[in-house]
Amino acid sequence: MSIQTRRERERAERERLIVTAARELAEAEGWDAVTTRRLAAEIEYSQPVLYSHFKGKDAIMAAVAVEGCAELAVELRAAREAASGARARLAAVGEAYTAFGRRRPALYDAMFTHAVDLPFATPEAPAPLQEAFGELVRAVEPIAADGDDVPLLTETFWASLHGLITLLRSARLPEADHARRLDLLIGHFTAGRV
Amino acid sequence: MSIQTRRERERAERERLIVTAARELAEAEGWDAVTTRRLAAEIEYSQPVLYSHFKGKDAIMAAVAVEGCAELAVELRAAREAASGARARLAAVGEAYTAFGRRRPALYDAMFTHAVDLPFATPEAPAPLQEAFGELVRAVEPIAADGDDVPLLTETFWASLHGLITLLRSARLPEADHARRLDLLIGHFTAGRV
DNA sequence: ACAGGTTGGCTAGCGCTGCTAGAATCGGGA
DNA sequence: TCCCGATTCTAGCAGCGCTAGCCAACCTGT
Repeated sequence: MSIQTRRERERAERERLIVTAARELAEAEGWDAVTTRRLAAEIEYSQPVLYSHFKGKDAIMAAVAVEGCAELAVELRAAREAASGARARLAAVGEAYTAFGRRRPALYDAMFTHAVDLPFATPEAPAPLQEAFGELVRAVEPIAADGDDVPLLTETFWASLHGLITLLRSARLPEADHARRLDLLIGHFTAGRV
Repeated sequence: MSIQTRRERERAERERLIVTAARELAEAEGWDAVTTRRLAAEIEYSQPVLYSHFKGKDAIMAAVAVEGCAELAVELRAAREAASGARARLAAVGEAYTAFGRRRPALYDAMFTHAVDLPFATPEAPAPLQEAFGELVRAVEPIAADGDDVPLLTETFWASLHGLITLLRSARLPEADHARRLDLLIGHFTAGRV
């Protein structure tokens, strides 16, 4: 029993090591630099070890994505709690969301851009994903009109933020006016509210 | 002179052949299936021929993207002209845009998702890109408030549509409620207008 | 303390990718 | 007809994700 648990603990630690190394490498040099060989070297094990923990590279990215969602949720919550008033809160959360996407582009891509087989909009979605979405819901709920489907409205708001970030980051939207675009978006979503 | 022009014409035709083959292959089997070997086989030339026309695979994708923008512009224009009233037109254009993204996912990715070094938000952007954006501008302009920066508002609206499509297509938003989300978006962008 | 068996990591390699150097071949001009 | 230049092909490089099969280290039971 003790030996078994020690082994399981060591395995779990190494799994954390893999995810952390993948994330740090991706944030430092982009996902293109995260090859299985490079990652194996980083954790000082051979390549096949990765495959005893994860089904493949995509699964490693998915694990990084889940970690990222947990952090995003924390940052969104902090932003919401720091502001007061329905509109200011939505603006703060929108700001925090886009700031996250720009500050941690590799992490953001793993979470929301890269094709991944994480269950998203279902009850089976990993808890951190639901928490992050829940933070958005809490920010959107106060500005919903009577009869609005709040989750659906949140999804729409989220998609708008996501579009702003991805187009901005791929240089399809000029960097300069990001804040003004975000303002316009918040304005239209909070039209007629405090 | 005659020989020279014939050669240039043949070269141009082959370049069209490459772009068309790349596009068809991508639409049929996705961009992962578009390898330089496969593409070379498709056009019945050897691999290096591709590199005498384009700098690399990304440049081929960029050429496909430009072609896609021209088509998108046509479809947006048709949608706008078929509808009447500011709000209905914006809705029709939004509908057409998202329908395009869902009907031609590979094309859409080349245009707006894949990292590409096409100049976008500058005067040097290829004409088809500017036309497609121009169509969006024409749809947004009537619902702009006094003092609104119309191009900026268009960019914001575009980003929202883009976010809806990408999250939908990556299964991060459930397929079912797409139309309702689009409705919500149009509603918020046209609040208080006809 | 030692043999047996199992667990687990490593070496080596497969088939693929984008891309390119240099050989070979084809076509037009003297 | 011969030659020269442009053009196309063959062959190969380095690197990718992933895996089969060998080998060693470790725990277990005597």
